Amino acid sequence: MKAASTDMENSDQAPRRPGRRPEISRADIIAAAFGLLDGARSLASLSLREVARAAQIAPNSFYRHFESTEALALALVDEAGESLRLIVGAARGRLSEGGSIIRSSVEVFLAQLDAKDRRLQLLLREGAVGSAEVRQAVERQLQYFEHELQADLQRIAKARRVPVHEPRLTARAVTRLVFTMGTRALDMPARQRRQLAEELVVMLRMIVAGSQQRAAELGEKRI
Amino acid sequence: MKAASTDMENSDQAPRRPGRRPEISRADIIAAAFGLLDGARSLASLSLREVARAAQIAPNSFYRHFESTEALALALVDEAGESLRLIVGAARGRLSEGGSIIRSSVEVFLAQLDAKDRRLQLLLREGAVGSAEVRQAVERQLQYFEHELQADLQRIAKARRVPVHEPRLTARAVTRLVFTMGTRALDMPARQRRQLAEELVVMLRMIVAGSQQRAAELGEKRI
DNA sequence: GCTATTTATGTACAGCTGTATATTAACTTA
DNA sequence: TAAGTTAATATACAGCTGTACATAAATAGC
Repeated sequence: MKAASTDMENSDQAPRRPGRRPEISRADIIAAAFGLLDGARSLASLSLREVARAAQIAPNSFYRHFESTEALALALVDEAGESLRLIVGAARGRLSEGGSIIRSSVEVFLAQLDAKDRRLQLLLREGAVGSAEVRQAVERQLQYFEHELQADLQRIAKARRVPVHEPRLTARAVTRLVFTMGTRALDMPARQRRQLAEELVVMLRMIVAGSQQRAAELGEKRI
Repeated sequence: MKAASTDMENSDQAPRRPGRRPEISRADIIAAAFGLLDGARSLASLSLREVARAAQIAPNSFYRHFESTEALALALVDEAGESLRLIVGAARGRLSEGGSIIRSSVEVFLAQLDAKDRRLQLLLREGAVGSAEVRQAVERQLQYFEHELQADLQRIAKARRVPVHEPRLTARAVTRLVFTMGTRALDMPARQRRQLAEELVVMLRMIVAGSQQRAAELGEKRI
């Protein structure tokens, strides 16, 4: 259980150690694993041998890079988080060009799904299944999304001089709804997806409207 | 693929057919399968042999009752739907004794979770994983919950002479949020669950408030 | 050159899986 | 009783699984 010192695979400054140099990297195995995850396959169903086969590795070699398939699963979830950061960035971009934060977020999210980004699909799926550790890892990634959304909501509210009730819970409700409905979208043809996107926008607007309305009711001072 | 004619196992009117009488029923196998589904195990991970072992059956005997493990999975989802009908009934009971529909629903839902009802847990999980057919079956069960909630929302709105915006989508947003947050609750100790319940109530109130507020904005006539 | 070190492979084994085939057990009807 | 019918079992096989153990290949430093 020593700390991984081979994070960068071709780093210049890496003090080359003796011994045969690796022919494959953790990243290669991760990529191979993603290739196996079609539509509705759970991480838990990935067998060590199957991944090794896909990565063109002898089964035993797998252990050089991961302690177990569980460790691989966690790495995959982390990698999948990258997809979220992409979405947040893209949504911010659209937002600055004008338009509502809700519509931007939904559109970028579903566009990423349409791009058949398996990393996003993985996050959508593994929140409910898999070991407790995997679920916690997914949870952490979702919270990142949640926090960013909360920050944006508050920034906009401040700019428009409008109150927000429980911004944390508002952001959470929006996030969770986007993710659940996104899961449903996975099974749909493009046409139904567009309809779902419209419905989702309506639902999210209700949440935001409710948040503002309750803030007004409770006499929260505008920020 | 003949229609199952052994639905009732000890029916009086059943025209006894020749042949050895069954020592085990579909229901027994379903019960055994539920016994195997602990915390975070997916239906897909159940092996035919494992179920047969739990039901004290020879592996081959399984086929007498189910065409495949997929068929068993679908039967389990249907059985799990019963748990939902229980919740709807109980929530209606509490509602008639006074109190808000939102709080009643959340409390009953989480109480059922606390009762460690594996049927409910199964529904929460299998919506995201498993074959397309299983996901569709889960979807049908969720829609039942959604429809009932929509009917209640509209009934209450009418009684209180308050408008509702897009009742179908309102009910859907509430339902999905309850289910996602319920999934999260599975991992929590009792204390955190109670907090989550409170947060969930706040979120749902925002949805309902937003629904009414937008209805007012759009000038929908009160029903 | 030699040695130590690291990576990757080859072989092997026990345990699990789904299911094909044949057989036994229990029952109704004639 | 004998025949027909249904349910359950026993045996067997090929294929998959994780991993223990031993070995080969490639590199760095001496």
